[in-house]
Amino acid sequence: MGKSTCSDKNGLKKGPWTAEEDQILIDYILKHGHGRWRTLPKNAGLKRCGKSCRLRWTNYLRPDIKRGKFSPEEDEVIIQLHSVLGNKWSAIAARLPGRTDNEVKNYWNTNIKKKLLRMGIDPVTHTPRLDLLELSSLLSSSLYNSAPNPTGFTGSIGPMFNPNLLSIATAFMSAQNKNMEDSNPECIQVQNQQVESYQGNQFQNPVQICPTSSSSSTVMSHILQANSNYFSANYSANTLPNLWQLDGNVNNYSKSFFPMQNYAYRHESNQSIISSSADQNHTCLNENILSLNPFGSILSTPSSCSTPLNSSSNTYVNNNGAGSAAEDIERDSYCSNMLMFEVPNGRLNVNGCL
DNA sequence: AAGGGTAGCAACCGCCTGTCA
DNA sequence: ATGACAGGCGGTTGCTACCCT
Repeated sequence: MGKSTCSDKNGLKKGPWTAEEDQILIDYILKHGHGRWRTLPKNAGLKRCGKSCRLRWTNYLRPDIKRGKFSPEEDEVIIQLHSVLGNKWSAIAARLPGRTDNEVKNYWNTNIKKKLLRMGIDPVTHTPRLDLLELSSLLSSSLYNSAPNPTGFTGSIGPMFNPNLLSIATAFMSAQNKNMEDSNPECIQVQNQQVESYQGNQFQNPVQICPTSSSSSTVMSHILQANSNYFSANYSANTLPNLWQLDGNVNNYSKSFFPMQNYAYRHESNQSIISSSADQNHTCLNENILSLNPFGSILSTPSSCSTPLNSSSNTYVNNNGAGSAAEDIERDSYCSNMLMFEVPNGRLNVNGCL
């Protein structure tokens, strides 16, 4: 509307407020009340624009501002409200006495968002990370697409796969990512990694992925074979597992798979469960994937994952109980752009072979 | 000890909406 | 109906303290 902004005002101070300016503003507002922000700085003798004064007051100087760390209870409220309201920070802050929208927003961006990502939850949709889940789905669908998927790829229950497959896929993705960084498309370099073959009732006889010369297709072959063994050893058509259930152990988040429609997750510190309904509009991705060539830029990037986490890229394949849950979560947390890859040596057939 | 990287957060920016003359 | 203004909102920027090598 052509309205003048703070930036238009020459001669007005910007940047951090001094204690002196704060005091002037406080004194003025206590005496005259707030409002009429445009004329306030002039009347108060401040070389600031009204907007800056208002923000300083509402976000910092207001006497009812609560300072200090957010409590676990506040965390929960924020997460829960965000799942319903989205980025309506003022609405969320209104439910948190003493907290400002700016503070809630900052806290979300710097803490909760990262925490959810580490837990494998999309912080925008509050659903499981589609990138990782769908990679796993893809892997398993490549394995079993010779027979109809009893649950349907787009159904409420996910495809059948080895509980470790997600981790394996993540490791593969990481290796692939590293490979790309090394500008060597033909050779995947997986350092110190193992894919355990599944035989009988347990993982055993680790299969060493060739650290320097193995092609990505070879890695995929190991992964898919491990999954195939696992599946055939554990499940028949009548005993299909429901992988979309939370097993109740907070340490198993990275190994469990959440229902896409309703799910629960726990606050890291106090174990209380927060439930939420998933956003329905994210199932569309599955339909797109089904029509695409496996592994060919199929993993659309969720809007929520615009930047990669600073993962250590210290990948792993199967820890099978070893290592901490935090490590699991950390290693499972990759952004979808890291999951875009190609299989350079061909495409998977029904058996997962190349 | 120094320098580079990173996280946290205050402050800014531009856009939008509501109100009023 | 229209335009100006006030205030609110969400996204982004930039500073600073802290951490790591």
